[in-house]
Amino acid sequence: MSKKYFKPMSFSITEENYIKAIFHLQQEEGTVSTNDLASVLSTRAASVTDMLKKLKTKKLLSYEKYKGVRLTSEGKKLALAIVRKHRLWEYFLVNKLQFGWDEVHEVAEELEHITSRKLVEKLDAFLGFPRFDPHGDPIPDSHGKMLVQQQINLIDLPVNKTAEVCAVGSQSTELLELLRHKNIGIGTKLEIKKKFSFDHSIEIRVRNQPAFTISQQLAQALFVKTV
Amino acid sequence: MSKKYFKPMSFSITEENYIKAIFHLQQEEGTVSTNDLASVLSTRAASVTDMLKKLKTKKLLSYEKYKGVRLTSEGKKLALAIVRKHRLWEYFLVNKLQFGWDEVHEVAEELEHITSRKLVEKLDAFLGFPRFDPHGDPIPDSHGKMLVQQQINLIDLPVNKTAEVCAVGSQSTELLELLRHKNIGIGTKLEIKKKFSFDHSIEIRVRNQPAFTISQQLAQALFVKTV
DNA sequence: TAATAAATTTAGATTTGTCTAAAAAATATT
DNA sequence: AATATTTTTTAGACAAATCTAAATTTATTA
Ligand SMILES: [Mn+2]
Ligand SMILES: [Mn+2]
Ligand SMILES: [Mn+2]
Ligand SMILES: [Mn+2]
Repeated sequence: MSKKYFKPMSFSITEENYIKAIFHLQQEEGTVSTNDLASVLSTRAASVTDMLKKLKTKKLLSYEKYKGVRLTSEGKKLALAIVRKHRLWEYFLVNKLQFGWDEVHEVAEELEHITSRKLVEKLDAFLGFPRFDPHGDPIPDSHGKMLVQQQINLIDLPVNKTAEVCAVGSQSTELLELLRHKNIGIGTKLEIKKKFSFDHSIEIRVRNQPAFTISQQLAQALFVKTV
Repeated sequence: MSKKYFKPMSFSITEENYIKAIFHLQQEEGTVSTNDLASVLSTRAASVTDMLKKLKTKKLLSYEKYKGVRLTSEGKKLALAIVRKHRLWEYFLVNKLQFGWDEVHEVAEELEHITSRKLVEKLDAFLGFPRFDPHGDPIPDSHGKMLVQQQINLIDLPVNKTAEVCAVGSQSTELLELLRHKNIGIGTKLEIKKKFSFDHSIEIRVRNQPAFTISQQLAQALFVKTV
């Protein structure tokens, strides 16, 4: 009886970047548009159309002209494998190599395409099987499963309820620079002392330090879990 | 007064692989032939010619039709940076992730193309600034300098003189498999008990274990330094 | 519903890296 | 020196990924 051998299909870095981008976009809207993809990948709609046709023949996504695109389960599997690598490497860079959490994204963007399966598993073990990356995003395990943290937007946290920052809503240098300056990071415990309805700014207190005010925009970029 | 900004030219993975291959080949013969390059890069002579023309315009090498090729100092600098990354990653894989020394070459072949300067320097520090990779090859420092170990071929070691294995002459799986079976690695201390002129095999003794014989081919693939 | 605007796809080029087959140059052999 | 062999280069083509400009489809608005 002969076992069937699946040739472990491999994909170009470009193809992987498309798959990952579709994966992230379809978290929000179920189906992803050509223009949105072109925008996040910094390319042109025409190029996206070409690539979608190709990825369709590789059975990574379902696509009909003018109807947008969704990943197949094969495509999701690939996306999760890339996300897993991306976040494991970010964890490595911050926790082993002492990178700042705002410096790791670009590097991980390259490292996520290293193909060795064994490398990923050994790296995971070396890091102690972390479940969240330095930005608070969950790291898929080797089967593609990831924990969903029940997190709420800081703006929705009730006054005087202690909570812990567990994720950020963006990874822009600008946001991370601001957080560094205010000394807020993943794991920071805080509570809201007052909400101002005029500009929706909020006054928060971290540990036993004096309270200070943060803007609506900043509060919306922070996710917390109550503790 | 305006400082001159050098755009940090960047090169494709293919270009980097060419530069590294030329670097290694020109260690032996001063100038490198089109055919030799085609052979080590598993490509065709015609492709090599095309690439040499391109790399010449990028000033990484000097090349005249039919005359072979040499790296410029720019080219050497790039080659050393790639070799540095390759060997640092190999060290990481073996000493931090518990890879076998015969499993790391392929993975390092990919990792050596990750571009972040900061990553290399932080990795180097994390590893404790190692000077030799798991195969005994020297790791260039951040300025491209590397230690030259005064090493001799095992076949030339005098009888009864204790020496330490410090490098292997090839990284073929076959060789590394044999070494693993015989329990010989970088750092193994041994001495020659007898040389047989019939087939140039030699009898060696490792530590206090019983002596055993190794072939001429194996002896020639091992480099030692006397201790 | 008809006209207009926006999103998407096609057509046709371009760049990079590769290939085969044929021509040209350098070496080796008689 | 003439011939044969090997090495290297050129010529022409191809696949991947991209682009601009034009055509087409879908969505919006009057
Ligand atoms: Mn990427
Ligand atoms: Mn992250
Ligand atoms: Mn390589
Ligand atoms: Mn090595």
